[in-house]
Amino acid sequence: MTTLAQTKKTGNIRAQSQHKILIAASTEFVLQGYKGATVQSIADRAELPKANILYYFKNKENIYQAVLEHTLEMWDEGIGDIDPSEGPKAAIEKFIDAKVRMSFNYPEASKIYAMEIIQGAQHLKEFARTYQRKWVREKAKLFQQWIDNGEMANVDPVHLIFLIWSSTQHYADFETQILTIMNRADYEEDDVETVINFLTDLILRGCGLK
Amino acid sequence: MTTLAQTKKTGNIRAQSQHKILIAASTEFVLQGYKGATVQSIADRAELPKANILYYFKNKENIYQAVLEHTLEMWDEGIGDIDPSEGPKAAIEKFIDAKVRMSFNYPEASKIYAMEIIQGAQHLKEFARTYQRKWVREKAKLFQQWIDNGEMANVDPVHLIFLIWSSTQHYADFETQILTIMNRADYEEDDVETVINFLTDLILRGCGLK
DNA sequence: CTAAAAACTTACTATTTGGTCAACATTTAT
DNA sequence: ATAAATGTTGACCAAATAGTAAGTTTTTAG
Repeated sequence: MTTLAQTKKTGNIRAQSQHKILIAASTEFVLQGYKGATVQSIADRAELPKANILYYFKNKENIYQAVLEHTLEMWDEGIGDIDPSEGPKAAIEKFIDAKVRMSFNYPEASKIYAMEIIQGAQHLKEFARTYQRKWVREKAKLFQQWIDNGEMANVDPVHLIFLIWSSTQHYADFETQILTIMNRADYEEDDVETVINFLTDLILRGCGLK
Repeated sequence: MTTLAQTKKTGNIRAQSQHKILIAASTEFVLQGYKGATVQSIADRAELPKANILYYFKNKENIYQAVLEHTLEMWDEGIGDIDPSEGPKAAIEKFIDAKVRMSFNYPEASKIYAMEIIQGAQHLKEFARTYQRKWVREKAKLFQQWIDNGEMANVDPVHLIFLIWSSTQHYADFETQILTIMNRADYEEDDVETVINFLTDLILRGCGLK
């Protein structure tokens, strides 16, 4: 996360503090929810006085908005794009791979986003919503062409995207439950690969690509 | 929801009030989260004075516990059991069918549960967790036998359960996002069947059962 | 009909919390 | 070096909230 530029260079006290606050706030929002996360608890976690938090962010709502934006940016970068020329098999493989790695590497981002949606996307700005609609529509069209060309089985592309979305995200959002069921304390190195292999295998076969 | 018995028969003012409170509380907890849902907001939604709420439930934590219990009970009834004699195809079909219908008919239950898990299952009692572990282990064993008998493809049974779990639950939890993407205001009658057909088709094929 | 039990309600309190403010400290540019 | 800009902080406040106490009304059982 922390890249070279922001590590020490003078003049970016602001950037450093804001970053520290965002990280702490993310954790608090996941653990306690929007209302349950207090400015004080965020301050404690960031090891800064409360008034300092409110010097950098006008109010709690603004902190949350910043967290949401940060989350969506990361998400967007991480997912990458589907290259129409590569065909359905590679496209699905890459999509699953990227999403599973995101889930395991940034579970908090996934959780914050999930909670926001479950609660009705009350804080999510309109542009973020329409952006997603466009994204899904565009990718679905691509899959539909492959289907029409007989390159894969006739499965509804939109629901296929939902399936990949949900099954991958699940490992982040339901981490607690999954670990309980597996009787483990934490995920381990191999788990990422296991999940990628399992999902890729089953979904490709489900799409008639194996 | 409201069954015959509790509709009027005298002597169950308590049951009726508690039920009304539980329904209102469920909605509030989904919309505002645990901390964000206030006793007053629950009271308003239930159309009862706040003190009356606290007459029936000692405190907010107790209301939430009751909501969680109620949710898990419903869930448990709705899912039904897998009959070992029916084979993998029927088992998966029935499981998907039940879970999708639950998601569409009781999205709130699914949402409350999802939020609880995402936030680390802080309020969920130990017995509920171990119960789930047992459930999954038991079903997984069944699938494993079918695999060993060559009745279905060699897919990890535990991850298969996770996949069905997540992909079905998604239609409840991410309702808001799905509707936005589909550019719709509400789910419609046909949607349940469409989803069941899509998921059953893809997953069965993914398991080498088609 | 009556008395006990259950249900309901009003008024209040202690605590928590988001946010402000004014003073103080440090950093930056000239 | 110095002043302007930026950053830091403790003290404070008004509003919101969970929960209580103590009384009144309604329901139930004999």
